[in-house]
Amino acid sequence: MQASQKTMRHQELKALLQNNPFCTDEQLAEELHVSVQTIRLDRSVLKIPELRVRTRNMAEAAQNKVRAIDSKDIVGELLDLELNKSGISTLTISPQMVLDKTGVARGFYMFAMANTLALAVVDARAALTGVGNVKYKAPVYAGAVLVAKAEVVKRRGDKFFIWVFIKHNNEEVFRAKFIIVSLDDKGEGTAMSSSSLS
Amino acid sequence: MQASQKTMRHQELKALLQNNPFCTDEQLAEELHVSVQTIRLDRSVLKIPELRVRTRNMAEAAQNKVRAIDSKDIVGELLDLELNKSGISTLTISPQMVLDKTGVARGFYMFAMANTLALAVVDARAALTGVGNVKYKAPVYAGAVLVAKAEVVKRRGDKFFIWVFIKHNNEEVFRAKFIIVSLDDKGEGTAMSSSSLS
DNA sequence: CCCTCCTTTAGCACCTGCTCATAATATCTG
DNA sequence: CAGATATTATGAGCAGGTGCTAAAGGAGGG
Repeated sequence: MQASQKTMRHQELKALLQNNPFCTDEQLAEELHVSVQTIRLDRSVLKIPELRVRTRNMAEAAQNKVRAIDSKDIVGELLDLELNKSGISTLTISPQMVLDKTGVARGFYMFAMANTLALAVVDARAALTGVGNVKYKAPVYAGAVLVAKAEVVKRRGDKFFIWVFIKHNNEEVFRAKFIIVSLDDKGEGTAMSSSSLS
Repeated sequence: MQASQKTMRHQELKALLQNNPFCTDEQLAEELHVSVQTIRLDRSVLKIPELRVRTRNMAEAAQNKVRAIDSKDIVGELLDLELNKSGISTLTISPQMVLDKTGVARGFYMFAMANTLALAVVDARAALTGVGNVKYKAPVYAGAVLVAKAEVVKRRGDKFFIWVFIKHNNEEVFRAKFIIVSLDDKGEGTAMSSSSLS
């Protein structure tokens, strides 16, 4: 019975740390009604590192994750850019970007990639997407390296009509048409015209 | 010149910590060719906390951020769902979701919110977005609590025609039309019909 | 009943990466 | 040169540990 008490405590210990990783041995000891030394012993057999190391691991892991998900990466890397004309970017589909069920990349990553590229192409201090029209042509799986090409097909005043094509292995997997509204040096008032914006 | 040397060191210090936050005072001192005490002094005037606190802050922030950015939350929280009929979800725009220049939420968050809701509405083990058509009607700023309503307006075989409206304070800020293709229990072969998918 | 094995505690020295306070130098500047 | 500013040194103390040794405390077997 002694052994099982120990194993139970081990389970509890792991559970406690799961939903509050920032727990000192002292707090854990109090929570589990044992001495600090016992906690240290338990941690060592369970190979649970000390608080500082745990914290640090989390912070490091997070740094990578945050970078990986940070909007700049959701969105791909700019390879080439001719302002007001065209642009090219790439994006590698990571395992986090796919749907569990199908293994297919979530559609909005392609949308985000295309949209961001379109916005980058517009030479303005600020620009907003008016309307968009997208078509998914083929599913994309983790590991795929996507290449997006954007082209300004028309321009009328502060409105840019931009087409974006995303290819994977030279196969078109996505296409989008955007109308981007440039806010360059216009009044910054909150008054938005009735035209569609954002 | 003394003062500017100090300010320069402060800039360097901040820069160093930016791309390697896990730096002890000792390492920093060596890097900047000053004593540890100077580093401590600099940190204190710059209000930079000590390594352990920095690490801990990162880990804590990360815990939240990872949840906030996790694909399930990019996308909002499901409030109501009638399979194959309609659904409602909310999403609060966080400061990370906005463009620095304008303070306006990046458009693809709304797209992602709408798209995910549309996919959730389809009662299928797996579904893919075929085509979409979106319109941004008003800019959205950080802190906004968005509410999305999705409705299936038509169904033809495995294709669902879904409209999604996103409102903020009862004002429509975004609308989208999707054609979602359900893959329910169909062959899982890689052969995709010529119709548009993803 | 004692002996033995396992578990739990305890105590002590040491470590890192600091804080806080105090004091001694450098260095420059008017 | 005096005075201010900037830098460095010194020492005490703290948190949250590691590592090691040692003492209790059962609980069961013989």
